[in-house]
Amino acid sequence: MPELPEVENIRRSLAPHLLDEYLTLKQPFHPQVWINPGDLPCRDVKVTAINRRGKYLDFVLDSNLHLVAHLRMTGRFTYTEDLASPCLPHTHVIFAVSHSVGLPAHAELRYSDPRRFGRLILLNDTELKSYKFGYNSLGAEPLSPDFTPAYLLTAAGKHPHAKIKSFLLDQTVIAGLGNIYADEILYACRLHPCIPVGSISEASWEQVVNETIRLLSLSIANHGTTFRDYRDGDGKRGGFQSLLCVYGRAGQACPRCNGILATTRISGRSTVYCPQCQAM
DNA sequence: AACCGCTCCTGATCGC
DNA sequence: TGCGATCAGGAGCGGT
Repeated sequence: MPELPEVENIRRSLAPHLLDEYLTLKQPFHPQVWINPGDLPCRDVKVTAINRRGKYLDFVLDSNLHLVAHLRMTGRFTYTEDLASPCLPHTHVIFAVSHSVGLPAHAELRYSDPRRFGRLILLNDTELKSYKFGYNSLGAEPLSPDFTPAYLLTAAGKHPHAKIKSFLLDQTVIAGLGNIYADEILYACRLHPCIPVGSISEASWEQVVNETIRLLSLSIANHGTTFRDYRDGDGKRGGFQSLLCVYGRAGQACPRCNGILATTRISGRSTVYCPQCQAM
């Protein structure tokens, strides 16, 4: 399940292969996964940049186009120069990659997604700003200067009764956290996942900021977390899963106090925490 | 207005 | 061994 560190690693693995190369959308593609609101062409368009915002990837193309991708749970980009290699099961979109307009493809960029929760959307500059989807209501980027204790304190004031776990997962507050990192951040900060954010002090928010930056940076450096499906654009697994303290470890011993890690459900997500270290 | 919970979807895992 | 039930969850949306 790609969250910010995994999406960042996908971006970094694809960029050297795709920058200044040309993409052509090949049939077949899956209409549920591929959304093309403006009926725009996608043929021999040059990739000028690959950016990340939260969990979204933005392939910036010439002709004022953006291919915006969200991988949700099981979406995966695979870059391959072996055109004869078999596609992964559930491959829904394929792009031919060539060095120039009219040249034959030397590679393919493939999108596979067993659960089909992910979406690829092709938008022009104007549409990108007005299209109604999560990309346009994202909150602070956690590895940017906007992400400060004061920002979180102000945001918490707008939803004081929200549980901190739900708050961390709210993409309009912080862009890019998912279930794994939310649990790890709360554990690192010794905060119970059900604490209402209105009762959290600025000093605690400072700790949340510091631990979020520390954990995300560490995970990016370790090529992300491969819990089930995640791979980068070259098919490589992450290494951060061996550094997880609580996610996926319900019933096991707490690495800090040796108590038993508990599990609960908060806004539909399984949540693991240490009842001793993270008291209310 | 601020939440809650349902929906999408398949593969892995579990209990009988 | 086989088969049905359960669980995993990001974002969007309808309901309260």
